[in-house]
Amino acid sequence: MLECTKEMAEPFSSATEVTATTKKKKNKNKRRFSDEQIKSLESMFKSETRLEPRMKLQVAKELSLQPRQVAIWFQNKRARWKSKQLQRDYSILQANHDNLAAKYESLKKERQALVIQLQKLNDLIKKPKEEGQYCGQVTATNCNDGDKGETTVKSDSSMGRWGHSLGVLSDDNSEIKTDYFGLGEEPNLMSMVDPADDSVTSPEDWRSFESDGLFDQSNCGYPWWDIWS
DNA sequence: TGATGTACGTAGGTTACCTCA
DNA sequence: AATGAGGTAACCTACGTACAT
Repeated sequence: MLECTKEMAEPFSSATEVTATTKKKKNKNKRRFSDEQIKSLESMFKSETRLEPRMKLQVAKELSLQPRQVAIWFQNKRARWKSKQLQRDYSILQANHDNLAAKYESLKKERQALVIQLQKLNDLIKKPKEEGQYCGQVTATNCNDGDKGETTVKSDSSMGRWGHSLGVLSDDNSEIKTDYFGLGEEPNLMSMVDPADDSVTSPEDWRSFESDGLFDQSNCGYPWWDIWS
């Protein structure tokens, strides 16, 4: 099967003459295996990372090597392979980490923008009351229509998706409003916002989330901020 | 049946040599 | 020509396993 020429065996023949009892310091004629030998060994390693004793003898014979040389080559090969595998794994983990870090920064900025928008809305809600009216920048369509009582918060362009989400608040939603705004208290959108700490979104807490399902909206079919629509 | 000794294989680390920029 | 870095064959050590006694 494997043809091993004298030329192949020659470069290391002097090395193989070194007996097991010879100290390595005296092994000054160490030679690398030939390309053909390496090729054969690599091929075998690909299919089997460990050699059975019988196979080892056969390979050694075919490649004109000592069985011990074959065994040592496989030992070293396994060690090198494991080392490279660790490097590959590390690279993958590094890439995943960078990806998650980028997502985190993106979400952080998005959250900050939302907090600002909520602050603006909160101010707009408070302002009319202070001025003794409900119609203003935050207009209530039908604000004079107590029966229907459909309160609409008009959104300006800066409101983004919140403008959409805050579209209609009917009086029938008083229960919902109570839940979110507190019993009988005036609406305070900021109460919906977590304290301005990053305890939940800090990297240390990432481990507790499945990143892929972090914002999975498949359950309800619409974004969480659309709870009022 | 459990304890002990021996042989063998492996992983992990190290040494010594070779090659090349 | 000298040299330092990297690759690699060979070795060492510790440990685990199988087997015989």
